[in-house]
Amino acid sequence: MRAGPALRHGPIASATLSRLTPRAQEIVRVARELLDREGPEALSMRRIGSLVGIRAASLYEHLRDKQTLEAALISLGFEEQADLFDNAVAASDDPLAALATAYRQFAHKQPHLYRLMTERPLPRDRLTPGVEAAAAKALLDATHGDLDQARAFWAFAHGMVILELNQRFPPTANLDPTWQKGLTAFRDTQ
Amino acid sequence: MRAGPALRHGPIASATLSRLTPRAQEIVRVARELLDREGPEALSMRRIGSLVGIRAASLYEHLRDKQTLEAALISLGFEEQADLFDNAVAASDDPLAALATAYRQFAHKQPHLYRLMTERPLPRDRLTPGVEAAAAKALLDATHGDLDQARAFWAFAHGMVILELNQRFPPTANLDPTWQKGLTAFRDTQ
DNA sequence: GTCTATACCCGGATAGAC
DNA sequence: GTCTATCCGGGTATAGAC
Repeated sequence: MRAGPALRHGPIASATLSRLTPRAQEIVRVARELLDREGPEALSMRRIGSLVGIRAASLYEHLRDKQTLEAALISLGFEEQADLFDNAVAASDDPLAALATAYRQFAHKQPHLYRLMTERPLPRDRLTPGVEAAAAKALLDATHGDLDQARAFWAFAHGMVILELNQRFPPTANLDPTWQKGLTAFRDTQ
Repeated sequence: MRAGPALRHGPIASATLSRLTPRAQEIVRVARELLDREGPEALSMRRIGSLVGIRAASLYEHLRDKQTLEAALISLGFEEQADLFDNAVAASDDPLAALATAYRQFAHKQPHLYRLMTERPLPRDRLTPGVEAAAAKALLDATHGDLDQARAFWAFAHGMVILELNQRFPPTANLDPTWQKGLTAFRDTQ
């Protein structure tokens, strides 16, 4: 049972944000908006600075470097996933199906953040401790601790999401039955 | 039954290469070596030019632009996949397992090319006609024409490969049983 | 804490001489 | 077919003044 964020109103308490100074929090917030709107390629220190209202050079007073900023965005993503996935499972009696839906939703609502989180090796050293594991917990529970089952299902879900984001399926393809196929496959061999 | 390339010795006849002038073929060959060695980020016209022995500006005499060059590399990748997958299926009585192994091998042997082929939307307009479909044929046959089954299995395979390339599994993880899980899951619901 | 100035990289692509 | 020269753009990050 998770306490806190999901039950509160207003801004979500974030372990990641709470480790930053107010000014750094603002910068991360602005960077997140830019990321969501224009994608990872647009995330430059100059662009962020201009949106915050200061020069790029001044950003370094608040954040060590760009990697630190990206790590914060990724950590926030994991925190959001953890909440989303935990809540999805809690509200369903078919955990794997609920997770598939929640995973898909996260990626579709924030495709650029999803890319940032998955396209490159994770900067694990700079993440907020524990966020990666927290996001993975619901799936691990759903497979009753079967690591191979969890990884295989994750691979399927990530493959579906990223191939769709990369427009590798025909634009007209209805992917609902494809998700069903995968879901059935993995549920039956559980 | 495929004729030609798989049965011949020496250089493989390539529809993609045969559409280029000899000089352009050489440039593409050099670009491919650079890609394999250093990855897509290293693929700049200046680097390619210096390896060919001419200035970057002179490359434009032989290839319209960089996109054209990348499309050629991607087309070559599809051609290689088609041969690899067709041969794998032909030599096995478990087509899905054979395809999984071949897919994994392709990605591991040429990770940078694999990334180039999957990380962005395909420049379908500029590909050699038919190569994408040719690479997909073996899988479609293996699922007896079931599109959803083929797509779901592809998503699983791509997810496994790309999550591994992106170091998203623990470095110590043995992924063989994970592939087995997925394989079993999809074979049983065939 | 913010600025200007700057150092250092990198990229794709074109014009026009030879 | 290749060259030089150049145009345009981009980027991260630091030094030192205010």
